[in-house]
Order: sequence, then structure tokens, then C-alpha cells
Amino acid sequence: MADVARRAGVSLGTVSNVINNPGVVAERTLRKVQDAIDELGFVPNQVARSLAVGHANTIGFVIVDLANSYFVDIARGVEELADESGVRLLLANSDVDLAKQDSYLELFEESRVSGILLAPLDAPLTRAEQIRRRQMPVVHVNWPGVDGESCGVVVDEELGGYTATRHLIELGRQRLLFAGGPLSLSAVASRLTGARRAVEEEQGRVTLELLETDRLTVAAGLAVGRGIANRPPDERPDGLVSAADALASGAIQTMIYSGIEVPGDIAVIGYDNNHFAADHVIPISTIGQPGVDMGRAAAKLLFEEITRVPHVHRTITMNPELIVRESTTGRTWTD
Amino acid sequence: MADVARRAGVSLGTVSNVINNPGVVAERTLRKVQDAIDELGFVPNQVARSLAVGHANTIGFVIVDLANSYFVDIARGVEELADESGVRLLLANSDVDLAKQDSYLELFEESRVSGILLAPLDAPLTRAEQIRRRQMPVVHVNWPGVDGESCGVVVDEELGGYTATRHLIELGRQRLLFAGGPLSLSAVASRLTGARRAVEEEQGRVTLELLETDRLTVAAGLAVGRGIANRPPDERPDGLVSAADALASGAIQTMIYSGIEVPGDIAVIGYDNNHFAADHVIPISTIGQPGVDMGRAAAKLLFEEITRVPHVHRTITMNPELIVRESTTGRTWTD
DNA sequence: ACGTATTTTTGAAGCGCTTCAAAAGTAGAC
DNA sequence: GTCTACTTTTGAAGCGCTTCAAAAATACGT
Repeated sequence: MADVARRAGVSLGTVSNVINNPGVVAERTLRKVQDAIDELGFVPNQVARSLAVGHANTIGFVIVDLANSYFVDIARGVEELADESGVRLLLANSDVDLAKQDSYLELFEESRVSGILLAPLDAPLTRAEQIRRRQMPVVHVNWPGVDGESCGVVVDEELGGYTATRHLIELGRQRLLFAGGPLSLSAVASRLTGARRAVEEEQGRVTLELLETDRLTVAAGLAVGRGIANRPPDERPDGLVSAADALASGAIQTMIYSGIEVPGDIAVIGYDNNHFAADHVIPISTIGQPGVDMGRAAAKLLFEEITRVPHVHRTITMNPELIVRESTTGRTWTD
Repeated sequence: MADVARRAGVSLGTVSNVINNPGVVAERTLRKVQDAIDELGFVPNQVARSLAVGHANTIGFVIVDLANSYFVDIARGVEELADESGVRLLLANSDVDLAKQDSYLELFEESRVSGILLAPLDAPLTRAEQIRRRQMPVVHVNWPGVDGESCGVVVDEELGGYTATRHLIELGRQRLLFAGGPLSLSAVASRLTGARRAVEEEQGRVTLELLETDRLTVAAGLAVGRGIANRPPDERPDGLVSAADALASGAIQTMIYSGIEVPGDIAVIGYDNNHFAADHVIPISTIGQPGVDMGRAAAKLLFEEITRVPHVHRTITMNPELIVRESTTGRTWTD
């Protein structure tokens, strides 16, 4: 920067103004300085800038699992809002590993980003609280705020489970099977609770069977489908509430391969609106989580904290959305 | 840090040594300082540190498409090596958008990261070259190095296409169909070239038909499958070389739904070894790209440049791997 | 031409750390 | 007790920028 100043024949302060405050410098000087910048290929040193102003105009997002498109959607939402605010977004993948999550939280704190977004794993968030206590804004995504002390954006999983189940009931299905797991995942447990509520409202007209799986994968779904196919037809459910699209996909594939009609014999609804659900051989009805909107909402909360807009900490709960496709309503891809 | 020094009754330099050079400070002093650090909850300011040493011990990775698990694999490989070297990895998603790609390249340059990894989009890399010319190490991933001036890690797409096709030929298939597109994607074009080479070697015993698609999605695959199913059986191919697993998945699903047996009537091979390929109703044979290894290789090249190990710029070409599953060999998931 | 108000530019003080030559402290040998 | 060789600590300079009070330049009114 000193080189630029010398070449343009002005002082350091003026060069700084050209970069951060062009309105205040005279037309002619501005041009001179900009020419010098171009000729020298000067790249401002953000590190020095951050040190001088005391913070970076960057936010960090620690993501639990980049392989899950839901989180990538959230990241996209965050970035939209960040873009609009002229703030840059840095990502870090904690890869479902608590140590990495903590390590990246530290990195962001040490890097003095303006704020941190955290899509955490299902575990205690001691490190995040520590950081928050040291005045660094931290907002949770896909996780509630800690009561009154921090903000969070979540989606109402219980309502999602309820909505999915209600959809099947309204289609006249009466023997429902809920597949998903492990139930130690709070999201799965909430979805199940919602499903149960929908069934209870029917006061005995509808039954709900539970099939807990180890994981929420296509492979687990294949097993679920196989299990159903191996039953005598009159013991099969007529509706399958699946805690994830991947699971639903596997189940559908094995079932139709075994001659069970979907949705004729068994209607299937998934969860997550994963990218492949719409493109499936039988497009899968599902519960969509508004990932992009969640990202925007979380970023908004974070910016409020950063700018210290007077603001009570809160948890924003977003509603999941029923997306009806052929796996419950019967039109098929051949249309 | 001054607070820590005061509290521990030592000088600034000593605190700095405790943090960066603990070996050099006396046992007793070390303990004193560390206690002070804990009591004060001191978090070293990386920004100041970076400014003082002239660079951050962080590398940046600009990724063209986070939604593609292949790149997430690469990122994981990069991170493995970065971890081992005590360097932190920051991610930025350019989301198939050249402006964003450039913007994040700039961010990393201005942040004085030690080096940049770039998985670029299929477009001119002027910004990256500019940055490289200013002495910032930049290594390409999934893109060749610029002749002699920069490094890159790629996978031999032509060989992948050849290997896939050869696999079908060795299984006795003779009427092959290559599906994929658009051909303007250099990866697709190379895979096709490889497929053609394999067929040419058979000197007329095998034919290859080309079906160009708009995209490499499941939806496009469904259309491919439908197209094949609608033909009279004797005009159908007996082997399908698909330029992507998603495409293969769609094709397989519609074909088996239409009563075509896979691989009995038509053997299908995909490309990419995407996560869902193994879990498919008919697990999909495919060409695996060694994403994690590519990430490691790229990170290694980058570290060479960063540490200025004498090093000629080169492009590392990795070999794709044939992964044989049921969509070509006929065992099915029911086993 | 002069004084006042306004616009521009200046330059020095920091931001919080690392670095390194020099100073201070310690240990062992005689 | 003194010297030498080594270990440990110190403190000031500097990394490249922002900031802001003060100085300089310019504009305006009379």
C-alpha cells in the first residue's frame, strides 16, 4: 500500500480512503490512486485490515455433514443473505465428528470472523457456548437456541411426522408402518411422535406399527422393503411412513421389484425432499424442509447479533412442507 | 496477550514462545503462563499472528459444486492431508457460477491463506492465473495444470470410458449404447472417446450407438430408459454405457419397470461411483473416481508449492477404477 | 483581498502478534 | 570465586492496514 501511495504521490491515509471511503476523496486523486493500484496489481491485505478494524467481514459456517444436500441447501440460503450484506461466507465440514466441529469453531473464533453459524451434531455444545460467552455471535441451524441465550433455526420435525402421516390417513390408509431410526436421533424421534399423534387422533381407526432401523440409508430401506415383501399380503401395511427419502427409495425399489404396487398396495411417503426423490422411478411424496429459507433466517439472526440490533434470543421454528408425488397418489412416471 | 504476560509476570515474547515454541521455555514459566491463559480465557488472535508471520496456516478450497458427492470426497482427502500437516481447510462453494468462483479466489488471496485449491468450472481460469502470478500457490483439482506453470490433479476420463466399455465387451455384449451429455462437457467427451476406442479395437464385432442427453441426471436417465423400452426388443442394445451413475439409475429403474432384465437383457454400467450406486435396487457397476486420493494428491502438490520444495509443475493423472456390481454381472440384491 | 466555512489530505498512533539480537540467568569446570 | 558455555527471558521493531485530529487546500461571500 505504501508503494501505491508513493506512486500516486499521496499519503497512506488517502489510499485507504480510496479503498474504503471513495466518496470522501476528490475525483482527480481517486483516479490517480486507482491507476496506481492497477499498475502495481495491488491486492489489499485483508489480514491487516481485519487486525486494524478488529474483525473480518466474513462469517463462518460449520456444517455437520456436507454430503447431505439438506445442509448444502442451508448453506446456499446463508450465502444468499451474506451476499446481499456484502459479507463473505466460509464453510467448514465437521464430517459428523465432534473434535473437528470444535476445531473449526476455534479456527473461526481465532480468525475473528464476525459471527459463526453452526449446524451441530446431536451432542453437547460446550465449545459453542464457551465461544458465545466470549462475545462471539453464534447461531444454531437445525438446532434450537439455548434458552434465552442464543438463537437457533429449526424445522418442526414433530409437525413433519404428523403431516406425513395425516396425508396417508386422508388417502384412506389404515394400517401404517413407521420406518426409521435410530430413535436416539432427536429428529427421528420427533417425527415418530408426530406420526403417533396423527394416528391417535383417529381413535383406533388407524394403526401404527414401528420398525426401527439402524440408519437412514437406501440400504436400510432395501431391508425394510424386503421385510414387507416377505410378509403374507394381508399382514402388510397399506401405508409406509419413512423417516427419510433414502429409506423410502430403498423400500420402494424392493417392493415394486417384488410385485407390490406403489402406491396401489402400499402408499409410501419419505422425508427430506432429497434431490433424488423427485426423479425416482416412482417419484416420492415427501416432507420438504425449507433449507434455503432456514439458511436465510439463520443468517438474518446472526447479522442481528453481529450488528447488536437490540434483539431477544429466540428459536425460529419453520414449518415443513408436504410435497405430494406419485408414491402416494398413484400417477406414475409413464404419464 | 499483554494481560496474560502481566498476570504471569513475564514478557510478551515469553507468552508468544509458550504458544508457538513451548520447547524453548522453562518448565516452571510454562506452567505459570498456561495457568494465566486458562484463567483469562485467552484466545490467540490468528489475525494478528497471520499479519506478523505474513501468511495464515490455512488453505482455501474453492469447490465448483458442493452438491456433488465426488467433490465432497475430494474435500475429505484434502482435509486428511491438511490435518496431518496441522493446516486448516476452509471451503467455499462457487455453485457453478464463475463470478462466485472469482470472488472466493479473491477472498482467499486477500486473506493471505498459504495456498488455494481450485476445482474449477469448465471455463477460462484467468483469475486463478492472475493470482498465481502474484506468487500465491494455486493447484487445480479435477482440472489439468496450465502447461508447466501450475499443477493439477485429474482422473483419466478417456481411460474410464474405455474401461467401462471394455468391461461390457468382455462380458460378450455387442450392441452398445453410450448415453450422456452434453458433449460440451469435456469429461463426457473424453469418456465417449474412450468408449469409441474400446469399440474400434473390436474391428466391427461391436457397435456403439450414441445418445446425447441434456444433463447427467436421474430424470435424463429415466428418459433414456423409456426410449430403450419403447423400441422393439431386437433393436435394443444389449449393453448401456452411461456417462454418470444418476443417468444409469434412471435408465435401470424404467427398464426393469418395463420388464427388461438388467443385466440379463441389457447390462448397464454407470460412472462416478456415487453414494447411491451401491445401494441401488440393482447395484450399479461403475467407474470409481478416487476422490479422496485426488484430494490428498492435490493437497500434497499444494504443500510442495507452499514450502517451495524445488518442484516442477505437473499434472497428476489418476486412474479410474472399475467397480463391478450386479448391473453387469447378474447377481442381484436378493442374494 | 480577507475571513469563514467546507472539502481534502496528511501522518502518526494503534490493532495483537512474531522475531531476534541482546541481556540476564544457570551450571559446570577449574 | 571466576570463566566459559549454555539456557531462558526480554523488549523493541515491524507486519499492512484503519482511524482521526489536525493541517492544508479550496470555495464562497462580501
